[in-house]
Amino acid sequence: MSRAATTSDSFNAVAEPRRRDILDFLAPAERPVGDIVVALALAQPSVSKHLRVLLDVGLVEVRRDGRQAFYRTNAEAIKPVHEWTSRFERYWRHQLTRVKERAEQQSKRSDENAPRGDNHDRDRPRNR
Amino acid sequence: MSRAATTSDSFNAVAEPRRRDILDFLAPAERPVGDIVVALALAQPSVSKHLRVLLDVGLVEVRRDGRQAFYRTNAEAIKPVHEWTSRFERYWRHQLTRVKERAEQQSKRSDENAPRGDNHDRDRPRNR
DNA sequence: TTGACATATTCCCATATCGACATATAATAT
DNA sequence: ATATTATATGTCGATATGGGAATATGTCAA
Repeated sequence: MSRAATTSDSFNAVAEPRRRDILDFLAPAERPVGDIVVALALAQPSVSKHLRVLLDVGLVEVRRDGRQAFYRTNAEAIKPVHEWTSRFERYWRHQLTRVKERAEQQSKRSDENAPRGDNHDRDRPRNR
Repeated sequence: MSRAATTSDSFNAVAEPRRRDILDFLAPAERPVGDIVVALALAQPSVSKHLRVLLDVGLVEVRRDGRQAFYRTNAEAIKPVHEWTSRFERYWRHQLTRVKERAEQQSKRSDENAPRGDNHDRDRPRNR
């Protein structure tokens, strides 16, 4: 074993930009594959493969009619992702107010050397 | 070229379960790497690498103090994901009510074929 | 049947990615 | 200086992935 799970969950399926595009496109109403190909300017096999992944994870559903396959987004399957991100809502609110406070303080004092608590240095010791 | 972008955006970074665990763990307060290793029972190099990815995408921030590196979640960077999923909120609400309606109708009628998942009515006749 | 059309699958290739292990770097203690 | 601690980076092996091209499957029409 060398690699973890994979495209077998919504998080991974949604990590692919084209797949998000497809989900966006299919959200308002079901569409045949050909429409996706045209609308997103993708190769047909590519679309079929993405749809396959989305279908396996339950992010889309199909209805077959003759030679056409109508796909549509199953929004329910996006909920887990939404819910996970929601846990952080309170934090980005806190962070916003903190940033605001700092900005205000900075406009009064023209000082630096932040003593503690908020000291981000995005460093990266590049090679040797 | 064979593969698309990659771990260069929040969506991909967050697709990895361990990285979500790390973000959960670091959300309430900053922590040194060692704490993550212990708390999540992961190999230290593994944690460092995940943190590297998260740092590159801006999902975490570091504060260095002596030989320790204190990481914390930057919730702001999760917002894009949250916002993307939010677009579907209205749809899963609709779907819920629709599912409800169908359930009610089913108790009266007796439905028929459903190829893979479910049946949909919400479309308009496609060209033919 | 043959043929056109719509979609799905297979194969190949180049690259990404994760885990494990080893090793490097940096800071501090002795 | 040497050892120890805390983190970071590099390498390797196994596998996953997406795109392109070719081909397969399925459906309808003449």
